[in-house]
Amino acid sequence: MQITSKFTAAVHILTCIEIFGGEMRVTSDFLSGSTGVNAVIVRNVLGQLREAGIVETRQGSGGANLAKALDEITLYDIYKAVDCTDDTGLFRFHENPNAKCPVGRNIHKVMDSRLEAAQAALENDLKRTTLAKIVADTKKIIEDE
Amino acid sequence: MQITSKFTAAVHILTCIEIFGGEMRVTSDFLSGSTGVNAVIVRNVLGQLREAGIVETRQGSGGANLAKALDEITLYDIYKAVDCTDDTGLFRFHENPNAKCPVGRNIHKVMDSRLEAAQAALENDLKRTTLAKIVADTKKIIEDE
DNA sequence: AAAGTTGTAACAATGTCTGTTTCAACTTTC
DNA sequence: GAAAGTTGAAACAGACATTGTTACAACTTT
Repeated sequence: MQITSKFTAAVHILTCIEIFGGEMRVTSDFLSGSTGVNAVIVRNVLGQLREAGIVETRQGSGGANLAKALDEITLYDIYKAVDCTDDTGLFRFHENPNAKCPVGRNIHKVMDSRLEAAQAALENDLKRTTLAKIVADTKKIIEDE
Repeated sequence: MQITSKFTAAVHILTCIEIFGGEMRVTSDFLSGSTGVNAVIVRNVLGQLREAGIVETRQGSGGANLAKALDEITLYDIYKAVDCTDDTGLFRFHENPNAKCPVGRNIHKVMDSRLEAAQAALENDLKRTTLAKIVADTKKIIEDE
């Protein structure tokens, strides 16, 4: 299985908001054009980012802007904002291990902490990168084009 | 999204093969009983583990056994054996970023290496745990019950 | 030859992701 | 105050992946 493309779309969206936000109103329609993602999905993602306190949106007049400093938003924050698997974690467990089997009734005790550690390793790596770096890298590439 | 439960089922299956393999013939039916996973799925998982060189199975007579030493099988090996996302990676990218937009045509350059690093962090953590540890922990818990 | 097992294909049921349509609520502008 | 453009949100459809199920050929042992 794969992690939903809403995550990369969200990073793309936030980068656009920062880069184009100064000179124009960044609407869901504009973001849909840049990302290639349906405008309703864009609004959906913006809604999740708003709930996470990462962006602000304006109903009626339209447009979105960042609600935090660039270096206070990590890829992890974005990942968590659009992630739908909060409760159950990254790994899915087979659901009915047999309690009558010594292995079946203990497999969770043995595996759970290790799965959590692996998930934490992924998440900690995502925490290393801020949106400030993403935007800086993007601007640099654009300048060098 | 979540990682398929075939991974935890595979760990469960391999643990059973090691723990019960000495005293009995470990068939897909037995493994289905312990894991609660359908016997055909068990055979499917065993087939993937066999292709990865982790187990041997016997057609006709039935039963499975490990093909490698316990400490030469890591959770990563098992993960990769049953993983179906080899080609595209753990993260899914939104598919049609707009090449006419400066951000759209460069988002891959900025993000790809970071997504690969995060995936590597997860996988490296899984490499830290061998099946030997899983089996040892399981046996210890069973003894203490 | 009989019984039990694996390997595999085909299909169904379920769930998730993404897109689409639709419309009420809101803000700005005229 | 009306018009135009936008957001927020619900409802539904299509595509795809996962898991379970059925069925059966091939194989091994007794």
